[in-house]
Amino acid sequence: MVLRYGLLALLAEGPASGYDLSQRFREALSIVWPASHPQIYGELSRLVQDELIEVVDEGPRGRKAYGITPEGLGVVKEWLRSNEIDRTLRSESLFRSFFFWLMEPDELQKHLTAEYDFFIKQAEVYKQVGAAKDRSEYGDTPQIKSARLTVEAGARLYSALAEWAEWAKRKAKDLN
Amino acid sequence: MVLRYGLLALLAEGPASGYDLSQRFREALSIVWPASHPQIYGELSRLVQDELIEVVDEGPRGRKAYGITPEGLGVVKEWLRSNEIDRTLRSESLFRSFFFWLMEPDELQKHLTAEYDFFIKQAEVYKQVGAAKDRSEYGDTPQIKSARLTVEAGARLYSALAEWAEWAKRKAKDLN
DNA sequence: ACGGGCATGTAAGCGGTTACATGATTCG
DNA sequence: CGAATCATGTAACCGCTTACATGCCCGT
Repeated sequence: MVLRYGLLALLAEGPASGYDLSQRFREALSIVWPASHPQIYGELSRLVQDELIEVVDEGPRGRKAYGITPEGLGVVKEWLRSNEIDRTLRSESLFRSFFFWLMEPDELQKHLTAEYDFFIKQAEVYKQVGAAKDRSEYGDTPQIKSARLTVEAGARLYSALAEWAEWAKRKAKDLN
Repeated sequence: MVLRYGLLALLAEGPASGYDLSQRFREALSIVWPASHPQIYGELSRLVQDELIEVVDEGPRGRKAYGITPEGLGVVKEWLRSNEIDRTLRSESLFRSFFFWLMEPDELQKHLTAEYDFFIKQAEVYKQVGAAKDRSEYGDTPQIKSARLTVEAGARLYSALAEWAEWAKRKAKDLN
């Protein structure tokens, strides 16, 4: 369901093709919600059937641009207004941490170092994107400002995870 | 796949029934990886077929206790050693934040307040569980110490999200 | 006696991934 | 001309959720 509303919300910015939407997911939304292209194309077909979007243009290479309909805009705004939010987080990294006692101490140290490296790198990426947005490199539209908030969450989340990995590395020295 | 290894790892602590495992997921692992009981029962059947676990006891009310086999223990340790980790995080809360520009300013303020309340509450819960574990209320085994690390991650993650929600609330005042 | 929790499962359906498949266009 | 990228889709499969279904045991 989330993907459906995400596509509608992206189309609320203006017309785009399945390919465009796929790219936007990869570039901007993969932090918090990855989506593959077959899933996107499938959902777009369903949205057309339900008349929440429509084909507004056909370009070269069979490119089809979709636009949101007034009903579609209503539906996505309704979704944003509703407060039934599934707040579950899924993280394989943290799931594994529950079972660290099964690992050899040296393997665990290596593992946590790798985790730290990954997290700090991600945090760095989002901090830089955030800084670029603060310098208004992408413009100053409400959409950009919203994206700035999402990026900030990414930066803070991955910073917290990096600090945790460092802390856990110290703690893990006497697990047994 | 992750669930499969999680079940094996839990059974590495000692025999348990499907019901027990379901409870443990709900109590301790739902922070980072929720699992429903039909999924757990299904996976347990497959693990028996693959001879990674076996029924070691049958109690009242059709209760079946499973124990891990040596092969099973090997498989789960191998999983922990491998470093092909899917580090994607999925968060509907943050996904929504990308589309905040579509919301009415007052609705958005209300929404972010609710988000803050949820996150701070969660953070509080994990901080308290962490503190209890530090007072050794559950004992001092390697398993408890591992769980302590996971709980700490939960506390840090939700604290970061709460701080973000507060920050976003201020920022969101001039989105348009 | 009965209500609540223990305990296990099945079935349908959905959301999501991976692999397969095809062809057009642009650029060097 | 050929490689990379644009662009769209299908099919099989898996993981996971929701709803349904059943019955036993324990405490009050």
